[in-house]
Amino acid sequence: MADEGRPAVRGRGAAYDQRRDAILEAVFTIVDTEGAEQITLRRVAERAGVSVGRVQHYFPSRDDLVLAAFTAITERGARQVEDALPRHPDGDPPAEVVRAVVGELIPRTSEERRMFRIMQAFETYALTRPRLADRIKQDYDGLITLLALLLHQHHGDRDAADSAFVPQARELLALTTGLAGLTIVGTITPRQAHDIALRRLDAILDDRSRPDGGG
Amino acid sequence: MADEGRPAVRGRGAAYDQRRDAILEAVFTIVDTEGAEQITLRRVAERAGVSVGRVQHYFPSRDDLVLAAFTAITERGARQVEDALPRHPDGDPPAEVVRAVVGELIPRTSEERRMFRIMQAFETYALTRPRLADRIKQDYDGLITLLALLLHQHHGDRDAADSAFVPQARELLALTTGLAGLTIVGTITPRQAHDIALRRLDAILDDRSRPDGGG
DNA sequence: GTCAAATCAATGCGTTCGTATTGAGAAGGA
DNA sequence: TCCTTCTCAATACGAACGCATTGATTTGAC
Repeated sequence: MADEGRPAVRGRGAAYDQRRDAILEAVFTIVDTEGAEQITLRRVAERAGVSVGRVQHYFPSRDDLVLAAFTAITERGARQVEDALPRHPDGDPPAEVVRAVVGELIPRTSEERRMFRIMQAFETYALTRPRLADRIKQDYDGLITLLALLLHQHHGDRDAADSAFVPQARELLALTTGLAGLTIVGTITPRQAHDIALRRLDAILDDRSRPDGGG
Repeated sequence: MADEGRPAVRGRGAAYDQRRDAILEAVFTIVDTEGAEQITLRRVAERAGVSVGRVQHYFPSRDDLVLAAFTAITERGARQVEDALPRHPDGDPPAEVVRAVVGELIPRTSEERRMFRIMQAFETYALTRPRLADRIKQDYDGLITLLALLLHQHHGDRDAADSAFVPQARELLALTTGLAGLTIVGTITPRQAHDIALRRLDAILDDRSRPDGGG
């Protein structure tokens, strides 16, 4: 139900994606301002300024709507990270790439903070849905793999396996997600979070000692 | 509505707290297995094996019920941390105390992981309720202050102000909460999280250089 | 122009929600 | 014993919910 795609052949298609996205954007606003439990067809329709019938047309059931919103927000987050990667491999030094990636994992603008709040809401929502929880887990696993690979490339260590850098990648990911969470709560500012993350990252990048597996 | 206390004078009082707690425990189970949006009087009553009337008697409105559950789970978390502190100040070396505190911030047993999932659900719930969000923020602020104080005591640095250790305390808190989150998702095991946190903590404890304010 | 497909507003149905009300039993000080 | 208070089960009510249905309108291939 995730790769249904659009009608493609006969569909009017013109404003299809645009109208669909507008509905999803209304869902995001509701989640951010009223909480995920307020996602109802009537409220979404009202917020989007459309009829309930239209919402039903684009999303046959409420579950479809929530699932589409979940997919959209996670894909948007993934795209954010991918855009931080250089288009040509070996184009930029790995240290700069990993700095960019870590920087993307911390919300800076108010729009990014809004996105993180919505993602946190859906992540919590996924806790009681094994299928969705699996997707979240795979996203995090992918991030760890990416970070470990970049750290490996930076150290230019041909002997060590990629996996040798996984513990440090795990620490980096935990630190950044934790910092992002504290930023959302308001305990620290985005700038403080960014400084802490990059300071720690630079220490890891400078560390000449071979990493050892931690558990 | 948080410090109402019990009737105290005339109430039968005997099984009052016990019955009240049983209802809250049912709320926790529902939040953990079905999500916070499934907190309804009928479902809570069914899960607790009592009548809807009894739930209404102990919690006049649904908001009262949710707020009481929120308060109960956060207080339980706070007690968990306090129990890690030595009863007599200056009794244990600060390094051991901070190790114990950090250890408590990472879920190890399945019961602790259950508690963290519930706390995450309520934390997300609080995102759209300023009053509750404030409580969460103050809890985190208190943890940072505690960690900074312990780090200060460990270094025995009379010159530096407590605030000089705040950035490291912030990093520690972000790291542990991030690790806890990754543990809940299943990306890392509790043991891996524990190892990463204590390894980083020990590095901070061993660091002889004066900490400098980071933002 | 024709016509099937797409679009979507309007409305009704059955369910579930939170809450208010009522009344019956149990408890315990007077 | 009496009588107030606590306890709480039962139930009714209006609102809001997800969803199915219907029909009017628009679109785009032919």
